[in-house]
Amino acid sequence: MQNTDNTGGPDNRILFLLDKLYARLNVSQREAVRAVNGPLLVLAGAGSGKTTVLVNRVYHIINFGDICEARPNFGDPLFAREYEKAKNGDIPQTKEFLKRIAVNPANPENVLCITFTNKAAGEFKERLGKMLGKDAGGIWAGTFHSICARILRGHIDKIGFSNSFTIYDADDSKKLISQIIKDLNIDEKFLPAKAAAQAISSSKENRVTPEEMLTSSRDARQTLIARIYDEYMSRLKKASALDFDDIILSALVLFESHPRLLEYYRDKFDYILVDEYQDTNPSQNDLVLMLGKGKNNVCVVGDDDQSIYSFRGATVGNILNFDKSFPKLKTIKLEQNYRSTQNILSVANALIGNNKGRKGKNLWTSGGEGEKIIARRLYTQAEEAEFICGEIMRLSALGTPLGDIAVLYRVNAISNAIESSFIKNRLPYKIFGGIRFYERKEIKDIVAYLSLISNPADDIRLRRIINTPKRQIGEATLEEMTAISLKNRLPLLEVAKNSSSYPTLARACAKLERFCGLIGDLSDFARQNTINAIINEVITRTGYLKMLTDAKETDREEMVREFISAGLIYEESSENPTLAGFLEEISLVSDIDDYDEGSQSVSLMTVHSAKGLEFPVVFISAFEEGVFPSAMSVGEGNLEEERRLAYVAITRAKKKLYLTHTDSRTLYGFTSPSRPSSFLEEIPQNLLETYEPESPRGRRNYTGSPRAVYSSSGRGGEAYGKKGKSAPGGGNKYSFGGEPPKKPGGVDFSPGEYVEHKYFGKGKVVSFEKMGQDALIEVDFENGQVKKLMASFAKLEKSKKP
DNA sequence: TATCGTAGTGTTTTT
DNA sequence: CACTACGATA
Repeated sequence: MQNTDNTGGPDNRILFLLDKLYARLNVSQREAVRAVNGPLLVLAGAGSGKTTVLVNRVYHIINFGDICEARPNFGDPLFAREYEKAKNGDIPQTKEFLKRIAVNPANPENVLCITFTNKAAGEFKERLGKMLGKDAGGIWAGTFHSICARILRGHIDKIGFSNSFTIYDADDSKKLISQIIKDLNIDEKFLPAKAAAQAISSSKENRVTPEEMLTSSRDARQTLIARIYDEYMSRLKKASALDFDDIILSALVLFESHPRLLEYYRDKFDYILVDEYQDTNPSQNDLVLMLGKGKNNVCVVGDDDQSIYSFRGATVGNILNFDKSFPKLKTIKLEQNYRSTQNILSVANALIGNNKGRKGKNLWTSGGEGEKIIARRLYTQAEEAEFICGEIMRLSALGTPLGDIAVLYRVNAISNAIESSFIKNRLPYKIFGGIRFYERKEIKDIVAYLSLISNPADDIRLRRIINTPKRQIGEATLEEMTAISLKNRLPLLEVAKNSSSYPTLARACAKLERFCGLIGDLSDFARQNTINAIINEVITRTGYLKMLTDAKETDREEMVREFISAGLIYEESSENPTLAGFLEEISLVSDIDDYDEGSQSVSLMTVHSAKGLEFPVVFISAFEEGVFPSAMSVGEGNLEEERRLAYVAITRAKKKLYLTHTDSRTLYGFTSPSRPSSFLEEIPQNLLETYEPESPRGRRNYTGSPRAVYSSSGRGGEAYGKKGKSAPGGGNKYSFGGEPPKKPGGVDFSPGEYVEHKYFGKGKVVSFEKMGQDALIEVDFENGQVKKLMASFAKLEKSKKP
């Protein structure tokens, strides 16, 4: 016998040391860390510590390589002695010993880690940094888009784009498509730009070319879309612009047309790791296969039960059929959960068990059962919101930090009702989602100037800002310029530059030349100044800041200042800051306002945005048929995805979970009766604590009109949440507190009076209109906002003239 | 050309 | 309800 068995499995002594090193991981996690050789699929349930696995795996790859294949000579007495020392020694000693017998440990720059979000990439890099020190810096870690962009920056000229290409976001590409529809004389009513954009994006996600789309087209509309798609691609190329889908597609095209380049990257990346694989679309899957097929050391991590982005082209098939691409695929399930109570997990397991297309997992925890899940029915959404706030105040009083609590909903529209209760109760909250920083008009405008400076062929950005601020360059002029640009195959900026030579532009000539002069000056300026200086120059020279100041757009001004500091941060954090680099970063980084764990406020967000997060206390609101599951998805036969979404929502909760639903729901201005989500019936009733409103429905007046909550203005917090108050006209239906009676007499104002509001400050009453028991009051606040408020809600205090 | 008023239209959205 | 996108006016 040799010193090891010859079955090809790892040596037991090495395993012993690895177990010691990874003592904090469970058996499956350890297996997933050390199985570095060959393709691996890790099915990681929610809260199963998959990031820990990924980080440790990279650590393992870089330090020990494929150490499980090591066959060191334990027969050598000297070596055996060292092994004994490591076996009985401390962790650093163990590590040193293992490093000595490592098998082909990888260089950091030969490891590729792909995530979906910048946030995940950032977290990943941070944890790698802690574990690996300086080695972490060399690793290629980033999102699909940033990795591809990095490759494309060096090589996209090989397929006819400039290496300093521009990235278009969804808004830009929709504008371009809209322009094409106009230019092709298509009626937007027949084919809205949005629909075309959607169809084109979906084709790109599935790697369908315009030609393929045209040949497979079955109706006039489809043919039209194919033509638009074709034209769209050629215009993007002319502008040297890529949309989000193109960033992936172009990498594929590049590799397919340049096999030696592909070979280079295949050779470079010894190990590939991909997180959240259930969210990949076919293009991204192809990219992983393309790069991974050389060495086959591909590890993909994901959870088929958490696939919730099919509407964006993601397909669970990529994870379910991964073994078709890699027949020797090894699969490891991580089912032990370190996040939630067993009750929460059982609810999640029961629900997701009703889905058919899945690999099948059963989450469990070694922690306790925990509390039951609270299912609460309420009559109206106002009461639902009050219930949620009441519970939050109760928990808060018992010591739960507000930052530990989240309210989740299926659609953003639900947040309104909940938000108003938070305001009313003066509970600090933060709404996530909605308009993101880089999608704000003013930010996009400044970015458009910067883009045009760095890429003069960017017609879409030129269109955006040529008349912002107003330069008397109107629709007619732009139309004429477009015609010339199409005829002579020139970018719009070139047309503007030569406007004197086109008779049709004679009238606008001076204005156009002035605009070109401005862009030219800014380009010159940009060549020899810092990002910060460039941004400042842009906002002053273009008159943009003045425009905001003159219009008293203080909010927007503030956003522009925020943008200036974003530029500064980029400059300070980047080793080689360039304008193009800054523009790329802001195209690929969607939000600067991320979820902050230390925040002392309740988080309100959609279930989609909550993915990857966890909270000790979670409320899932509007758990109603038609909302969750959404009526649209049910109609399209996507019930399984809705169920996965509910599964994601439930598994966010660590300790306490509430499911609330109402009898009536107002959405998009229409109020309709609602019934509990069918998902509620799929949950074992013994895990639920169900609360019904105590008083029968007819006894109360559910007009939905807001009721007074504070009888006196001023100090907050005392009026709601105290026990024992009866609701008007009925018994106390909450076990958590009722509504105090209102005093209509306390809210009486007349126009011209000065008032003070807790949040908005001082202001002057513009109008006052009685509405039943309440009144609608319009106030012009000193901060420039004019607000219409329900007098009883507003908690206004009379004030002296400022 | 700019602005104002109204008709239309609404999931989810890591990049 | 709330927001945008477009068409009629000044």
